[in-house]
Amino acid sequence: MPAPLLSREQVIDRLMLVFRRQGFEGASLAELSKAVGLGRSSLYHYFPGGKEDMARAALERLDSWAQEHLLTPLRAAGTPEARLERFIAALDILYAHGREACLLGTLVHGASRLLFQKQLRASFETLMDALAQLAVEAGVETSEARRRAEEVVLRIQGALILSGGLDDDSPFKRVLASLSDQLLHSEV
Amino acid sequence: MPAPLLSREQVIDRLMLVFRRQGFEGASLAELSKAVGLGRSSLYHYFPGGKEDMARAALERLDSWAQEHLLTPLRAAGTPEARLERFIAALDILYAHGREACLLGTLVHGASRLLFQKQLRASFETLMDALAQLAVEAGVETSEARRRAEEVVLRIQGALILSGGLDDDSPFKRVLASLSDQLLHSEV
DNA sequence: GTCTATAATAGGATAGAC
DNA sequence: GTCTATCCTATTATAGAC
Repeated sequence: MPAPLLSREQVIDRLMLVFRRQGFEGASLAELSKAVGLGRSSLYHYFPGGKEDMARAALERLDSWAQEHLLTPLRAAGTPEARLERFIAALDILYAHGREACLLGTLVHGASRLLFQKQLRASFETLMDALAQLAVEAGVETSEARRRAEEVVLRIQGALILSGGLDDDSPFKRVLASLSDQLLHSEV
Repeated sequence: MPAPLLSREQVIDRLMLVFRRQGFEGASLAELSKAVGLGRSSLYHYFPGGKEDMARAALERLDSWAQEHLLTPLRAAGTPEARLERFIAALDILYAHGREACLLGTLVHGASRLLFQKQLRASFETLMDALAQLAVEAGVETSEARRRAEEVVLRIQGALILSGGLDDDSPFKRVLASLSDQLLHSEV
């Protein structure tokens, strides 16, 4: 990482944004390099494995971001409703109110899917587990909680696609607004 | 089109499958050419505008497939439940039981999004309109019908992403199984 | 740790023979 | 209508100077 300029995390954040917008195949080293503000060769210094290394780092970074801003709030103290609200607020920031794609959602296509299948599955599973656990704590029966957690994750992913396709944030907004009832009180 | 070998529609079907799997940027002319069984130059004979032309043709082909297998059944005679069942059965085929991506969902990423924004929006809107209309006929109030139609479309897209990420068809299967109640009777 | 230079390859697209 | 040959650019990746 450029000693004073950007931390490694900041570098990866910028790489991640390019991958989210362009996908794995669509993200060229030229773009990645430009986004970071470093020459191509410098990027290879930090990511000897090239693009695949960079995308892998982005996935790990997303996991750690999710750990801090999504999973920890979900498991913190407070009512299930309050904890879920913090989770939803973090989602709204992560996805820029529905205007930025999900890294998982873009890497699931093309060659990157096989390349990162394990990580993709793990990230989705971890998220669903935490959501299901919250629902259980709110009094929802275990298998029903799991079903609802799956629905939450899938509706978020679908909302991002639809909002992107329509060029309209409102589906994403509506999904976020209904998540709490859906997971905890079940009315969609 | 190769006079005896493949019809233009068959050619476009094969191109579409490559775009669905690889995305716009990920689909190389070499792959597209191989999938069709024609040389690169022959492809340019049918699609002078190159890859963009091919993807545009795929989008049009999807629209016409949807018109025949999704929208027509939705508007046909019969109970709303029966019409929706035919729609769902067609979805299951289109997406190969959750194993193949949606062309709209893959073109929504990267440079292709701007390229095809108008078509993407139109395809999503047409589909939602038809679903909402069906719900209205089943006695659902207009604005509620629209809301449910949006949910149906977004849950399908999300299910494809999640099933892809988990490498597990069951989320897609569960979403299809719940569509009818969700749109017509509202219990998700 | 960053850069310039460069290699080697793949990608998109075209010309022209058959 | 299909093919071979070709062009040009972009792309990934590396070598080596500073």
